[in-house]
Amino acid sequence: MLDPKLLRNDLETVVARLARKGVQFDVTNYEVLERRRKALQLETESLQNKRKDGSKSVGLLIKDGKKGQAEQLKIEIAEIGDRLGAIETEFQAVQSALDLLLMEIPNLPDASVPDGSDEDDNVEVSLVGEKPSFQFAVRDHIEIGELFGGLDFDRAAQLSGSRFVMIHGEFARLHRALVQYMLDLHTEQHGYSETYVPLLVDGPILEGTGQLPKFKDDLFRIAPDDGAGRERYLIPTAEVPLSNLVRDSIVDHAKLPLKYVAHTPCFRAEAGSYGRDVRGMFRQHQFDKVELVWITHPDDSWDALESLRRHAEAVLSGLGLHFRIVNLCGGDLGFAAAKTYDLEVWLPGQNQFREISSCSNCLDFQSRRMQARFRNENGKPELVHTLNGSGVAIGRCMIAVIENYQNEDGSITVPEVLRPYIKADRLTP
RNA sequence: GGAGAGGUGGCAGAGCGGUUGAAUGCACCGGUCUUGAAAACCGGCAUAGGUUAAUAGCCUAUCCAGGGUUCGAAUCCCUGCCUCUCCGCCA
Repeated sequence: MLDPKLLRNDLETVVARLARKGVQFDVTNYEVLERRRKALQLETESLQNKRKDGSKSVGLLIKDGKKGQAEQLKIEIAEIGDRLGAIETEFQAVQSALDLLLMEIPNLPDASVPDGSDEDDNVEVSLVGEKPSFQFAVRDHIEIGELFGGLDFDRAAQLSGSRFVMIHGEFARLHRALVQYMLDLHTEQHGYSETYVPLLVDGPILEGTGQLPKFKDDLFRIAPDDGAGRERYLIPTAEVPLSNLVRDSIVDHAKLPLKYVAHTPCFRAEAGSYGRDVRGMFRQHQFDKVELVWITHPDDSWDALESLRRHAEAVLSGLGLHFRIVNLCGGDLGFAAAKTYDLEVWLPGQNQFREISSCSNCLDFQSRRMQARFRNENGKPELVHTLNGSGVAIGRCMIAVIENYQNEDGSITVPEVLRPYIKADRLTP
């Protein structure tokens, strides 16, 4: 959530910066609501003040034995109460309309974010490694999966519908090895604390990180079958439970930054992605991911973003994969992000770079929603900054390994760093 | 699943219808003392919103959340959520 004061004091700037994200802000609607809010709040508070003073006087009159005067005053205050009731109802309605409006405004892009409307306008900031060359016709992960009997989309579809997969044998082992490799890397080399988190969370938790109220359609909602139990949501990313670790709390500044890593399945309804990447396991309703989250002092979040990005890069570099880093343009930026680097890995089967990690600085956008604060040097609570990044998506990483390390006979050379986990240097169909 | 207890400031813990935003202790900040530190003593110390140039003043709200009773609610009533203890069941 943006600082409401920023909208009141500098609406023009907000509008201009939102435009860079491709968002047309409805100024008139906002101004009408804000004006009514102000008027109603002033009146509400002044009536409350009168009632409060009056009630105190009643107490004093009774103490002095002036019963008659007290009764008279009671009647007057009751009238104030009636008026107050009506106005308060209206005030609350306006306030919640304003709150909803505010909750649906995305974060403002940082000045270093390039202009642009979609992914074609993203700016490449670096390129790592080299495009592998093959002396034979490359197979994509689906074909290789068939050779191994490792990826069963048909069976998964029978159980759960499209965009699910069952992974078998060597492939399942590779999948697990990737998880372990990444968790070990981040905990042992990068200083993250490993965390196990709930996969089902309440609505307000998703409001904290920004998936709700605006992106309800992208989530899977779940409730006990008796219809009475409370509904929860499957997490679309571990960012949700990890960032919310600090919600409604005040962290000592000496403890910052907090760095968490978690491996979880992620669940996405992917509304609006119909027709995209329908084949293969690139875009699934359920996929695993190792997620990195930072909670920082506001002064440190930009440095943290660079570190976070390097940690995600290290995963791919360690695997010897070819990838590039792009600075997302305004129009491609997510709801909560002020700036995002995407890591795009080279997929020989698709002959293109595809997103495998997304690292974002959300500044105080999420922490304001979560009321996540730290006690600053002067002893005053202040909002923390939050960052999150994939380190990295397991399914997509598995595709990258399979396709980049394929051999002509269909076998897969196991990257050096995975050998301790797989206990083999080659997987053969 | 059954029975009971409870949710108050950064923490611990009083208060149980009236100038209570809330005693007290701890923690924290400033000062006195000291060569320095500790101890002791003195003082300060909630958050959010509004108004405002103001992180000055003033106003409002907040004692788990939401309703209700009342002139007035941390205190009384109802509902929900959560925590703890005991029993049962269980990976």
